[in-house]
Parts: sequence; C-alpha cells; structure tokens
Amino acid sequence: MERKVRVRFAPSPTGPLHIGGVRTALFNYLFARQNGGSMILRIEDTDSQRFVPGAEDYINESLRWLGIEIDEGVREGGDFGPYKQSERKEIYKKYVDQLLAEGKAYIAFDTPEELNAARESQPNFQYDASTRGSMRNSLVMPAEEVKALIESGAQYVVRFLIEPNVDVVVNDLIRGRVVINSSILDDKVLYKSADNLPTYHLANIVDDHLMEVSHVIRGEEWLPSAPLHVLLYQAFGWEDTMPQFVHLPLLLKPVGNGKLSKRDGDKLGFPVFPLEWHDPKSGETSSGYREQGYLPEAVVNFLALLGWNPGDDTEMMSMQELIEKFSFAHCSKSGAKFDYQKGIWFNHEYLIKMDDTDLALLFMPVLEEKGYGNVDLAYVAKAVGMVKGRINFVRDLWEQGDFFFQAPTEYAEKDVKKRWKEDTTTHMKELITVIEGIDDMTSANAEKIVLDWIASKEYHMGNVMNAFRLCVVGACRGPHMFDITELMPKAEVIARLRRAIDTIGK
RNA sequence: GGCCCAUUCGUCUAUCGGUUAGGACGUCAGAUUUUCAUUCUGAAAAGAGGAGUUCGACUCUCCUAUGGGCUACCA
Repeated sequence: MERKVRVRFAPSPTGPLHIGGVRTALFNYLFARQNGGSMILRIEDTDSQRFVPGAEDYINESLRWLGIEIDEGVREGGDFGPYKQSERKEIYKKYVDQLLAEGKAYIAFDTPEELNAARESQPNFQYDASTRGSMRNSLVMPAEEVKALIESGAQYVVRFLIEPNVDVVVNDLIRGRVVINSSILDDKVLYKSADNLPTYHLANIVDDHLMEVSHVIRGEEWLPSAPLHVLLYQAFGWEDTMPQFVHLPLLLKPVGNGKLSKRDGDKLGFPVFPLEWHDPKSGETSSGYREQGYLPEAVVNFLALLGWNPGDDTEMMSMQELIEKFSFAHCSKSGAKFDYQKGIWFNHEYLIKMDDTDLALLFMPVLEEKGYGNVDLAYVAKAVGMVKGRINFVRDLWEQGDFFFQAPTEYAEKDVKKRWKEDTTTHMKELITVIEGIDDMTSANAEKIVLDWIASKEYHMGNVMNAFRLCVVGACRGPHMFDITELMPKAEVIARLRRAIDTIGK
C-alpha cells in the first residue's frame, strides 16, 4: 500500500497566481519534501477561452522566487509528460472514447440555448437521471440519428453518466469521511464542443492517474466535485490507485464576507499576488509581494501559518523547519481571514534577523534611485544595521536612515521650536570645538567626552543633545547619537553643525 | 433555492472529556531612553445559541443560527 509520494500543483494560466494558490502550492511542496516525494507542476490550460499569455511564466517565476522547487513540469521535464494539458489532447480522447464504449458516458447535443431554457423553466434543473430522458442525447436518440448528426458536423459534448442514489465516499485527510449522494450530482460535461478539449474534471483524473499522483492537495472549493472525481476513478477502474484527497481551507477577506479577492488588496493596501502583474488586456498593474519589499522567507512563513500550525507556539520557521513539522493533522478545517498585518510583522522579524551586508545589498537599488549608488557597501551595512530594527520593509530604510547619506537640507519645524533655545547656537559652536578635539570618534569615547563637557558647563543635556541631533539628522529621530557620529566622517559631522548654525541660529 | 464544509479573544490559532482556556498579530497602559523608533513588562479580549450523552463537555451527538464553498461546454 506504500506508494511513492507524488503531488501536483495544477494552476490554470488564466491570470496571475493568487496568494491562495501560492499557499496551496506551498502545502503540496512541504508534504512532498517531507516524504521524499516529487512535486509536479501541471499547467491546466483546458480553458482556451480564458487563457492569458504570460500567466505560465508568471507562475514559474513566482514559485521560484518563493523557493518552492518543482521536480517535474513543463520546464523541468520528467517521465510523465507532457505537463501541459493542451498537449495531451489525444490522451484524453482515448479515455473519453473508452467511457463512451463502455456506456459510462454519452453524447449530448443540447445547445447552450436549450440548456438555458431548461434551467429557466425548471427552478432546480440539473442534467441528471431525472432529466436526461427528455434531452437531446445518445441515450434517447436512435443510434442512426446520433451518427447522422455527428457526421453532419453537429456540435456535441460528452457527458458522464451518473447513477442516481449511490452514496459516494470521499476520504479527506483533513475532514475525514464525507459522504455525498450521487443524486445531487449532475451528468458533468467531460468533453467540450467549443474548443474540443476535455473539462477540468476529466483531464484532472486522467492526468493524476497517469502521473501516479498519490495525494491531491487542493483548495476547499473542490470539495463539492470530489465525489464526481471518485466516481470517475471508479468508472475507469482505478480505485486501487486513487489518490488521497486533501482539501485545504480557503483564504478569506480580512474584513467583510467572502473569499479573498484582488479588490481587497487594492482597498486595504496589501498585495494578493506574489509578484507584480501587468495585465496584458486591461493594461492594469497589480502589486506583488516581491515588489512591495517582502522577503520570500517571510511570505512563506506567514502563508504556512494560515490554515496550519506546528502544534505548539513556534511561529518563526524556515522552509526546512516547515518541511519537518508539516502535517495534515494540524491543518484547520475552517477558512482563514487573511491577516495581512501579521504578514507585515513577519517581514519585520525576518528583516531584523537578516545579515547587515545582505540587507545592505537589498537596499542598494533604493540608494541608487536616490543618487547614492556608489556609497561603500560596508558603510551601508553599518548604517542599515543601526536602523533595521525599526522597519517593516526594505524601502523604509531610507526614511529611517537617509541622514547617513545626505546632510539635512531642512530642519523639522516642531523639533526646532522645542529644542533650539536662545543659547543653543553658542552651545553648538562650542560643541564643534569639542568634537574637533576628539581623536577617537568611537561611540563610547565620543560620548564620554561630550557628556563630560556638558556636565562641566552645567548645560541642559536634553537640549544640547537634541540640538546636536537636529543639526546632524535634521529632526529628533534616529539611533543613538554617538553611533551615528562614529560611522560618519568627523568632518561631515562638523560641517553639518556649521550649516545648522547658519540656517537655524542666524 | 439545493447540496457540502465549517464555527475558541477583533484576527491567526493551541486544547484531541477534567486547564486559572495557552501563544502570536493588532489595540491600550507602563518601563527604558539625550530624540524618534525598537525593545521589555503588563492589561483588556474567546468556546454562536439550545437540547442531549457523561460523574464531568470548548472537546462527542442532534437541532437552530451564522460563515464559507459549490451549483457552467471555468478551473
């Protein structure tokens, strides 16, 4: 009974990968890695109407950015290809024909208009055992007529024949045993006439079987069609190797009702897509986690905890730790409101943990943009190290530490009013002399000398120090004063004092 | 409307019959500080309602309510 673990993430290229889809991919990946199994990426492009160019590349790039590695797929190759459904047409055709030949499926000629009419005239119309007898299909029409219609080029679909009143059991690894009566299922279209391609349901079962998928891990929206899928496995005689089903709870809107959508991100100011996306049709741009300055590790950690927990209070986990701890037993059953505030917090935590030089490297593009792209990396690293505790995103580094790179051009009015007293100009002039006399600008040393000077003159320390800060930073903010002056060239500190005296103390 | 799934602090969640119902985010209050932050400490904050089962129910069963999903020739 021990099967090799093989899971698949099977998005359809109809647009950018939604963050909920990312979560599904992540859980698949964690489970695969934990069990030494394979992670398959299958492109489900059987909806030719909704196909969006660029979406497939987007999916690949998103997963790559997040560190979700694919073992088999369109790009990666593998022994079970092709991994794109539009390239598997003949395969599906063969299996549909098999079902047809065995009388487990039938041909239906009803047009969309006829179906709509039926739905309107009958409130709860469903194409099933109770209605199929009065529709236009191969079950009720003489064989010659069916043949003639097909030969004349009439459009038709293939429908799955579902026996009524059979209890279908779906064993879900998260939800347990779910029993659904087959009577509520309709005779699903297996093969579409519009684009001559199978529907999701058929392609999905055939591919999962042929690709030897052991666990189908997908969103809860698939739970209602799971019994149909079970019935399909039975129709093909594949019950013995039918995959285990796992339906993950959905990601819901942070506020209000319903599942998370693109609009929520726009409204509340957080991305719902991993990467920035430019819609080729509308020309619209949607923000992405990557471009907003999130670290992939933070996004992964945050997402993992939406609908799953390690069973204890641990929150900060690397991909490796997630792989080790993951289990369906600790997946929750109910939908999770998307707590983007916590996502921000995770980013904050990961930024703090990050090595200063690595962080500086991430900050360099911002510096370049501001015109300070040629600043020494070691200097940037030290500056970044001093302010990283107070940021949520890499870009915040600029507003927290801009003074490390450029002298203040103006001084915060409120702080000037509060801290620049009558004799401050005199104090600052004296301070210049004191600093000029310091040979070793190391934080502790400079602090001792300056503080001794303030004490000996019996000046008000708060006023002197804040004025000093005002001169160097431009406002009463920032890290420890003498850490700043240790990093900056002494001449620069003095220049800033002079300029401030000229500007404020005139 | 029909069917399915779910229901612990505002949010994410722990608890798998016996706990002062724990943690985290967010919020608020203190502390530290030469500034702004960070940080630290603390506080407020929950078992949807009703019946059962049981010595005992957040935990098991049923009903109701609420939330979510599905109900296409979309996935």
